Parts: sequence; C-alpha cells; structure tokens
Amino acid sequence: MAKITLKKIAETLGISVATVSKALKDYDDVSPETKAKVKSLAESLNYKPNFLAQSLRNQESKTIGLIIPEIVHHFFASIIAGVINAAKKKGYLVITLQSGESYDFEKKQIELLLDKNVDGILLSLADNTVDYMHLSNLIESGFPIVLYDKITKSIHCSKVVINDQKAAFNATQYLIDTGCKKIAHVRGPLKPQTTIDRFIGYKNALKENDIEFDTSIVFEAPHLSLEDGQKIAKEIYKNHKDVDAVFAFTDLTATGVMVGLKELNVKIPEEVSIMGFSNWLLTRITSPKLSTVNQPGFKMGKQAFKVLYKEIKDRKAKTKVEFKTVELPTKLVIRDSTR
Amino acid sequence: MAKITLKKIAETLGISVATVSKALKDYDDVSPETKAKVKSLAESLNYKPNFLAQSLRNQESKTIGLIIPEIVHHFFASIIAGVINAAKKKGYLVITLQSGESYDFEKKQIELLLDKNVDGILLSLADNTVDYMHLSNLIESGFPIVLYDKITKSIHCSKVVINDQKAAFNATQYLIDTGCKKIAHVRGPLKPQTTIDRFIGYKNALKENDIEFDTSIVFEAPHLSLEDGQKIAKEIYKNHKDVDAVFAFTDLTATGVMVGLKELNVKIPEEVSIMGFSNWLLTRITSPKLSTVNQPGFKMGKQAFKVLYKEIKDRKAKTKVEFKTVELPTKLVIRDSTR
DNA sequence: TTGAAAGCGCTAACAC
DNA sequence: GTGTTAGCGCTTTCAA
Repeated sequence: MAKITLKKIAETLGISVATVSKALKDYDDVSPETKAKVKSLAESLNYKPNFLAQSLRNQESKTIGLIIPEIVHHFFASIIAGVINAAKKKGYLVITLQSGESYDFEKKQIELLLDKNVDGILLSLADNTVDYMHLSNLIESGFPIVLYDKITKSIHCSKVVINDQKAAFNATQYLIDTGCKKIAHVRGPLKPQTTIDRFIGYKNALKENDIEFDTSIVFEAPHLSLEDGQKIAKEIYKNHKDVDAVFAFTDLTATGVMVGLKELNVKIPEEVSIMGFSNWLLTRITSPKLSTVNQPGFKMGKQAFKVLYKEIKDRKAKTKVEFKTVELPTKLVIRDSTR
Repeated sequence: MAKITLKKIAETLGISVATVSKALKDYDDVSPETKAKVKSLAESLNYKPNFLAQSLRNQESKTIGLIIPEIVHHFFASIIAGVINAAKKKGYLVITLQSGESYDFEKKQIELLLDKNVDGILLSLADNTVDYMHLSNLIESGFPIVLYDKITKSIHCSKVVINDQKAAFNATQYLIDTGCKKIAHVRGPLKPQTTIDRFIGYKNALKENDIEFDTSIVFEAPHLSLEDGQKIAKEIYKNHKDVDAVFAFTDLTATGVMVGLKELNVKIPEEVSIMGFSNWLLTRITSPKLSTVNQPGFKMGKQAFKVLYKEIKDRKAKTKVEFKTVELPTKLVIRDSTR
C-alpha cells in the first residue's frame, strides 16, 4: 500500500495540490463543493498527512523530550506516564531519555533531543549537575524547557515541584504530635535541592516545637538503598538508643531502617516510629505498613507537560513568556509504622 | 542563534550545497581540500544536520515506537530502559506510549506512531486484544514490528519472550524437590499467553513427578493485586488446609497470599512455601523474603530492539527478512519464603 | 475560488 | 571534482 499524498488526491481529482491542502484545513477561500469532494476522497483513501513534511514545513515536530534520571523507579515511572498522558491529549508524542543521574549524559541527551527538533524539553536535573551553562544558553535562545522535581534556583525558567520543605515539615510535625521526642533524620546525597529542602522542613518542625536539633542523629544514606537504611538502623541502635522516631528521605531507606531495627527486636511503632517519603507500592507491603508522604508523580508529569505546552504555544504566538513555578501539594499517608 | 544549514556553509565558502553535503558525508568525489574546508567550518559553526529534512528525504526517522501495557510497573519500566539503552547505541530514539491493556488504545497508539513515521514498532499485546487484523495488515505491508513479552501465536513476526513454561516448570519443580506435596497455583487473567504458559509449566511439573493435578487448588487472581492474593489465602486456609506450597503468577499476588496466610498464623515457609514470579524490588522487602523467578526486563528490552533494528536494516537493504523468536532465560531466585 | 511558485533542509542522479 | 537540478510532502503567499 503506497502512501497517499496530497499530490495523489490532487491528481485523481484533477485539481492542484494547494487547493487540496487548503480544503483539508477548511480554509474559507475554497468552495464548499471542492471541500466536500476533497474530504470525502481523502477519507476513503484513508489519507494521513506526512508528519515529517509538515514538521519540516511548519518548524514544529509535535514531539517533546523527557529526560528522566531513572526510569525503573516508581516515582519517575509515574511521571513518565503523566507526561505521556497529558501530551497525547494535545497531539504531542514524547521521546524519553534517561540521564542516569549523570551530568555528562544529561548534556548529551539534551543535544540528541535538540537534534531531533523536539519542540520542548522536560528535565529533571541529574544529581551531579553542577554548572548550568548548557541550560541557560538554551533558555536564553528561546527554547522551551521546563524543570521538574529536581530543580535548581540558579536557573531562570518554569518549574514544577513538590513543596518538599512543607511536606517534610508536616511529616515531622506528625511525629511530634504523636509524642515522639527524639526524631532522627535520614537524608539523601548532599547535592540535590530535594535533600536540602526535606532536611530544612525537618529542622523547621523541630524548631517550631522547641525541640533541640541534634546533628548526631542526622544520617546520610549515600545510595538511598535498603541497605543504607539497615546500616543506619544498627548505628541508631548502638549509639542513639533514645531515638524514638526516624524520618527518612525516601521509602526504600525508611524500610531499610525498619527492617534493620526489627532485626534488633525493636518494636515498630511502639518504640520507634518510622516515616518514609514517596508512597511507593512497597509501603503497603512492609510489615508494619509504612507511613509516608504521598508524592504525586503522575500529576507532576501532567502538570509539567501543561506548563511546557503553554510555553511552546506562547513562544509560537510571540506572546511574552512568563516563567512560573508550580508547587504540587503532598499528603501524609498514615499507616502502621507510626504511633 | 539562527540554525546553521548546509546552505549557509555553502554560501560562506562560495561553493554549492551539494558539495557541502557530500563533503560532510565523505563522498570520494570531493577533493580533500574542499572536504577539509567544509568540515572545519561546519565544526566551528557547530553545524547539526536537520533531522526532519534528512528523515523526509531518506524516508526514515531513526525513531521507533514502543507500546507498553503499563509504564508504572517494575518489569515494564525495566523493558523501557532496556529499549532506550539499546536504541541509543544505534542512533535511534524511542517514543513510548501506553496501551493500558486496552485493545482500542493499542490500535490507536499504533496509528499515532505510524503517523509519526516511526521506522518500527515494539509491541506487547494488550490483555484484551482478540483480533489481529490491524497487526497482520501492517506486517504484510512490510512494516517492521516486533512483539515482546505478551505475544500471540496467531501472528507471524519476530518475537522476544521469556520461556514462561520452562520458568514455571522449574519453579514448581523446585517446590517439589524441597518436599512440597500439594502445590496450589494462582494464575492471572485467562487471556494472555503468559498466563497459559505458566499454568502449563506448573501442570507439566506435577505430571512429571506423578503428582495429581487438582483443579480446585488453581485460583484466578483477576487483577493480579495484593488484595487478590489475600483473598485467595483465606480461601486456601478455609478449604484447602492440605496445601503446602503456592506458586503464584506474579510477585505482588504471591506477597498477597503470604501476607494473608501470615495473618492467619500460618508459618511461612515451614507450613506453606510461597513462590512468586518476576523478581521485583518488593521481593527483598517482604518478610520472609520472597523466592521468585527472575524476569530479565532490561535484557528483554535490549533484545527486542536489536531484533527490530535488524529487521529495519534488512528491509532497507531489501534482504529477505526472517522472523525469529528469541527466548530469554530466566533464573530461580531462592530466598526465604520457600523451604 | 483556484493554482503556480517558492521553500522548509537535505540528498542523489546526472551533467559539466 | 563540482554544480545543477529535481524532489521528499507539505504550506502559504501571491497572482490569476
């Protein structure tokens, strides 16, 4: 089955390609009769415009790029789903690429996407991205780009984030409200803003409640793994017996702490409350079930696309583009690992 | 920064566009000097060919489509990662779309991708896909398409699968070898081939070991959810006290069975061994840790792309395309939920 | 109301 | 060795 083109339609109808094109787009300088003829033929031949040709001509590919740190990860996978979902509604397709938390990859992926003439890019910064020249240049040149989740204040563009500070504050406050007095915190690797923000939220909650901040019970989980959590559990058990709650940067690590403490016969939540972050699937499977903060990945993906879409439209229309930062609300999900 | 085109280079150098194009492609009918000039200018101007124009001209987009049943799913996410990884190595980008296990979506997504001139499609059948006309037409027309994971025998094209029968056989055999006599099976929804194959593997293992097949201890988990498993656990506890092992279609359901039985004070694995399937993250978090069958998602994604890539190349070269089915090996992962 | 012509950026057959 | 030309399929002036 050879491809149906405008030309073919034009030829069989004995009219010009231009008229066919216009007829199909409902231009009002084409007679109703011609329109009808063209449309019905196009329909019956199952004509599909050639996207490539359209893109080349219109300078837009109706495709966006999505750079994600790790695909195999519940939260990020949700984001992908959200982006694809929102994009489809506007006739956009999405090319997904993985940065693997590496600055070099991140740069390369952006290049790849630009080479492919995507109309915009959705980006979550790799953890070790330190300079932002590659981005600020792009943005300055007028290319639509929206940062999501892992962002940086050093870059001036639209962003979609979770209010990590507030979320962490609420989580910590909940622990305090349920009678915990000595709350440890397991933080992630130093660099990303999320690590910093959740840490600040935690500290602020302590301060607000006149609880002394004790730096010796703030632990770093370098890989945010289960094993990291288990190690930290031992450390807590050994040197910080008075800890009665742990607020961890992410569910997996929280689970690690929980598993570790359970192995040492610490009762959860009677002796120690555990609070995670993200609300992954696994939180419903641990025993006891993990209390956590719901991080709306799917919504974030949708929202990020919407913001990007608006920017793409605005730029096309030469409207002034206003950068904005959208903050998505989180919700505490209280299960059985907290008192 | 206006885009650099061949034309611009040609103009500044005072030569023709054609020569520039050829020089950059190292055609040997261009003088070394010209080549050098062109290349160095292109380099310094940071010239990037326009993909759209190239695609339009060459009738290939260097993009493939990937239709995945569910993105937010450990196994499928691994596949996405594998595909993207392999594709990148060959200069291909991938557009991911989700079928949500719906036949109608599946059809629509394929259309979308074809409209976008992708060079090939990787597809895992939606569970409720029943007729295959949309596919067989495509394949007949010579479009490269490779089925992965959920396939059907009714379609003649290349496929990448796990040997589900063998995997299930081995899993069941292991249960038998460790002394289990009455092994229940929790199967998935009826339609997909995977459900059937794992069931057959289970049955074959029983037969091979002269264990009577008892249809009353084969349960169906309609949603393959944790809850399904929990319900089945109750049923087993109530009406089939002699069951001493459960082989479930997937880890989540296996976990459900395990959680359900534990709530009824059944000892795992002493009284009942539990075997899952897939080796998701959660298997390392349950207590006891779940024994399971490793399903190599990343590898499957890589392999699927490779097969598709070969087909794309072969078709371009007008070589005869030979359909093949690649079977990926699985591995038993024995943890603590089995004796 | 219609169509010829130009052009998006690139490639390739062919002529010089 | 280099350039001319034509064309991939589409859109959009502008002239008829």
